[in-house]
Amino acid sequence: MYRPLKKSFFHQETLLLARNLLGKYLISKKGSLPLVGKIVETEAYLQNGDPACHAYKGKTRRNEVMFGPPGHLYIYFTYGMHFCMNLVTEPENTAGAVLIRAVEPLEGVSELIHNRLLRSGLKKIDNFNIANGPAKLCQAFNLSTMENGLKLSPNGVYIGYKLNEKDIDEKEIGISPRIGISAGIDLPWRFYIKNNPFVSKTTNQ
DNA sequence: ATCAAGATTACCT
DNA sequence: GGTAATCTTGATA
Repeated sequence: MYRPLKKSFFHQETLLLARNLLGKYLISKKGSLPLVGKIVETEAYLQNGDPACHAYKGKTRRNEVMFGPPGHLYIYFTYGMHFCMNLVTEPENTAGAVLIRAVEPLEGVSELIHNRLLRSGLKKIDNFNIANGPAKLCQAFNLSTMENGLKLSPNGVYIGYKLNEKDIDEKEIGISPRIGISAGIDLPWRFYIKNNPFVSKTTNQ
């Protein structure tokens, strides 16, 4: 049903990949049943010329995965309590990543809700509050630094597409500055599906 | 050794 | 609209 995207898909230029990931599917087969969400919001981060990128000042223990080959997960811990998931881009020794900010829950929804309830302490989670933010997404899909550096795999976590499904039309894509950063706020490197109720913020739509 | 910042979220008025 | 929670990381001494 969801075919894994080939390795070459992740060799696209980072900004293009961030845009082309919209409408593709985040799939995790780590648990007993598959968890699937449609990617509706992404952000691009680049080593060169981007002060918001973790790799802007060079390689460190934390960001070294970004300097590795594309098609791996870069997951980091932040604010003392949250994780964010990226896909590594750019050839080896050059750092780049696409942050997955939001997905539309499609399969394994009750499990996704269960995971969110467990980790957020909330009493109730509606469908629009499952994965409409990078840290919420990691809670729902049970992703943490345990998976940092993990290679995408059809048996674990991967990005898929549906056969015969058309790419998102250019007109349906919104572009804006990235959210939650204090440097590089002028760069319009956030991409989202317009009018999709599962994006993290409803502004700029 | 110390310290400020952080690709966020939930809760408050 | 504002801010507490919570702790790893990277920078500076």
